[in-house]
Amino acid sequence: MARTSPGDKKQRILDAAVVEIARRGFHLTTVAMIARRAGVADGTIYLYFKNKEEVLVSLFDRALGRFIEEGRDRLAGFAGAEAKLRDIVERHLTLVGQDRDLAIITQVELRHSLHFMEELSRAQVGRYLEIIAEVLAEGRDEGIFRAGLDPVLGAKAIFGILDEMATDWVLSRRNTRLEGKAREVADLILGGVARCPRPEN
Amino acid sequence: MARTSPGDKKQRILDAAVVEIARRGFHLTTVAMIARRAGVADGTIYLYFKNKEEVLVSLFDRALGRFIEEGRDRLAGFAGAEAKLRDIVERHLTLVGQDRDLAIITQVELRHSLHFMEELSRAQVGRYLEIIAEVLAEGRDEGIFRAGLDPVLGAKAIFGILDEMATDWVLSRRNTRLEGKAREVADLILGGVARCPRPEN
Amino acid sequence: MARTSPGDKKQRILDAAVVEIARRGFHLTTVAMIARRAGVADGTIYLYFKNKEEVLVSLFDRALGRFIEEGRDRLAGFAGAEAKLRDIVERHLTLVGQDRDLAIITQVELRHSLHFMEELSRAQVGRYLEIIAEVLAEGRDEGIFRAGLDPVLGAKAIFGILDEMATDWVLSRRNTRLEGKAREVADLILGGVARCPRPEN
Amino acid sequence: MARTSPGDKKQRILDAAVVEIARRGFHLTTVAMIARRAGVADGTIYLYFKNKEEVLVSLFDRALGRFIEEGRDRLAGFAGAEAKLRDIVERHLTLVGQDRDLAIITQVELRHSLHFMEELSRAQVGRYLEIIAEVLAEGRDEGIFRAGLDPVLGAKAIFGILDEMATDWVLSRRNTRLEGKAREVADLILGGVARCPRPEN
DNA sequence: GATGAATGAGTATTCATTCAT
DNA sequence: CATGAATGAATACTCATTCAT
Repeated sequence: MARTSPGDKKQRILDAAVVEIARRGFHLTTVAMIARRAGVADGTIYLYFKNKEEVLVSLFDRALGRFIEEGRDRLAGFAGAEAKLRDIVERHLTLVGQDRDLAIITQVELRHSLHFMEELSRAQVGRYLEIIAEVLAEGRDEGIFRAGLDPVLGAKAIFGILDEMATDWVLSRRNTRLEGKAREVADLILGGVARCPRPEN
Repeated sequence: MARTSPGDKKQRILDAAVVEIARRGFHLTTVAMIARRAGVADGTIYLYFKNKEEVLVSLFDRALGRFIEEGRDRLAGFAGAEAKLRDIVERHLTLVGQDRDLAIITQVELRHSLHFMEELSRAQVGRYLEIIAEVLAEGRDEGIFRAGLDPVLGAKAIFGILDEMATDWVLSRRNTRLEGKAREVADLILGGVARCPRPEN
Repeated sequence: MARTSPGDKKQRILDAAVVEIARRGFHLTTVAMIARRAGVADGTIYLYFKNKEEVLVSLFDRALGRFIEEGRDRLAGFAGAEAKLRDIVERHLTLVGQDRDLAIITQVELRHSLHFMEELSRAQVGRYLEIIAEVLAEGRDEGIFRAGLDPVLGAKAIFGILDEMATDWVLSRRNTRLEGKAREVADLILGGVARCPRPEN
Repeated sequence: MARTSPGDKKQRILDAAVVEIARRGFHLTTVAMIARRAGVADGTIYLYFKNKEEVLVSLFDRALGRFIEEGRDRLAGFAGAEAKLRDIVERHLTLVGQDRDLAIITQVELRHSLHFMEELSRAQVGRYLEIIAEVLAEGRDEGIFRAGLDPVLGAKAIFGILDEMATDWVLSRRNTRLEGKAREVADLILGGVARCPRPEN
């Protein structure tokens, strides 16, 4: 009778890492703490991860990977760029808002160093930005988004807004539901702050 | 003629810290490295700062403090919320874009830990968000911004966009000028991504 | 055949500490010096001891612990309080006189600070004083010691004499054998300095 | 108008040192702490003392020096070795018992290292032991002390008893008066623990 | 695969002491 | 004499990582 399958053990380590790192931060969390919570020996962690930092990276990859794959499929089901964009906003905020421990890690702990951020940027976030940019381009071509819109710049702006909302929610310890802001945020992204049409001046 | 005044020494330490920390990151930069570049003894740093972390905090305070004070005065000279908002965008991107070393620190190194970010958030960033929110409220009351606009949410969104632009610029090692995007970014903030007026659908 | 058992390693660290600390004193002895002589890594010491100071305490505990346990059994074999007292004197001086390095530690290095001495005093020395006091009470009840003798005060006085003899021997670098004084010291403790019976005056 | 005479300043430093070192121990007391309490600059201490350790030595010298000089004169006034011995006991305990801060220093802080103790031993304590030994020799020659008494050994024993009483008093935080034990201690020194004459056995 | 004892590199910080004023 | 800003040597301790079992 196998008590633990290998995959099980790897998941347990990641699950333990989320809790411990969210609680104390990456630098104050020791490998031994993660190992203890996961119920494995310190050395066992090195059978599944190259080093401590890779545990952190894997945490992010697991979360964002799921999010992106799932998101791509879902988007195909929506007709029209606006609906797609609204879905992106809602899913982003919902996902982050579901797991505060994970949110602490993605919004704070993951942004340790230049080296680290560059790595993340190149990896997953880039794919996410591309998806958003595609939606923007699609909307522009459909004529529902501005003709002069730069999809790449727009994607970064949208990501910046969503990221800031998430960080703000993590830092404020309030119990508001992050996804409650989805509609208003989407409206802002779509319509900007200015009145439309602008008053002639 | 005194070779060094006390203020001089403190500034030299901060200047040295920017360079060293930007180059290697906070954790890989030793106090000895900062001291050597500043031309002081290791112990001297502790005459001016409580510990290594306080050097990092002071770096940020010096930079953002200047920015906010200066900004408030400047804004008073602009008539109309739109002009003010455009000035905020331009100055934010210009400031960040002027000193890549400092930008690395504000966009990356400063975001070390939950504790750290909370501290920053409570302190200076909160004041910055308030200024933006005031401009948004002013514009809404003037009738040039949307009637239903939430100034606080809007301020966070704008900050998120600017912050993401800054981070993106730091991570991309390209030699583009960050402030070159100011106009386009401001347009996006003002008008959103959607065409205006929206096509009836 | 295991090269090192865990107990072995702990003992080796203690043995190394005696030599190094006796040679240079506690403060001038670094953890690295002890580790090197013990043939272990610096960090290994912290697997067995909480900190450097605990190594010193353990040294004392090991030595005095043995002495007290062994002594209690031995005393049971002696008939009469005088014989027991003479045995205490002889064993105390013999033990100290056997290992000059250990003696340096117990007579000098261990007396670092008020905190330290209080701790020692509460711990082992108190038990030793009790044993002596019991012997004095027994002798008093047997009628061979003075009727008015306060066993607790007497025990302290005796300990003071033995401790001073030990310290004096450590400080004088002569090669005299400390236990050679046992008989004379015991006579002094038993009979005091005054002639007996005192000349009427 | 001289606010402070040089001697004044040196005394103030020593007075400050007694308090600070008694409170925290020698190693945890910084030169800056002593300077602050004395109301002088850190560097000023080095005008009067070679280094921090010399402050500690001077403390002891000042105290024991006074004691010995005063004692020698006083002893001349007593007729008979027993009276002299009783006076030594009483004065030793009285002096220690008068100033707990100073007592902490002489009984605990001064016993730092082999080097330190050897220095003290050679210096003042040796003179004190000689005085006691002289009294013992005098008593022996007068016929009131045992004929076989070794004055040097006896002096050490007596010093050991007095020293242990003093240390015990420092470590027990009780408010007993140390000099209250003088008579009983002197009786013990004179008569030992055994009944006199001993019962034939 | 799993363990966990052992390793040893790595560094912030203190504080006695100096010396220019 | 006095100051106190500046110095810089010196070290206990942690913890990621390894590897013999």
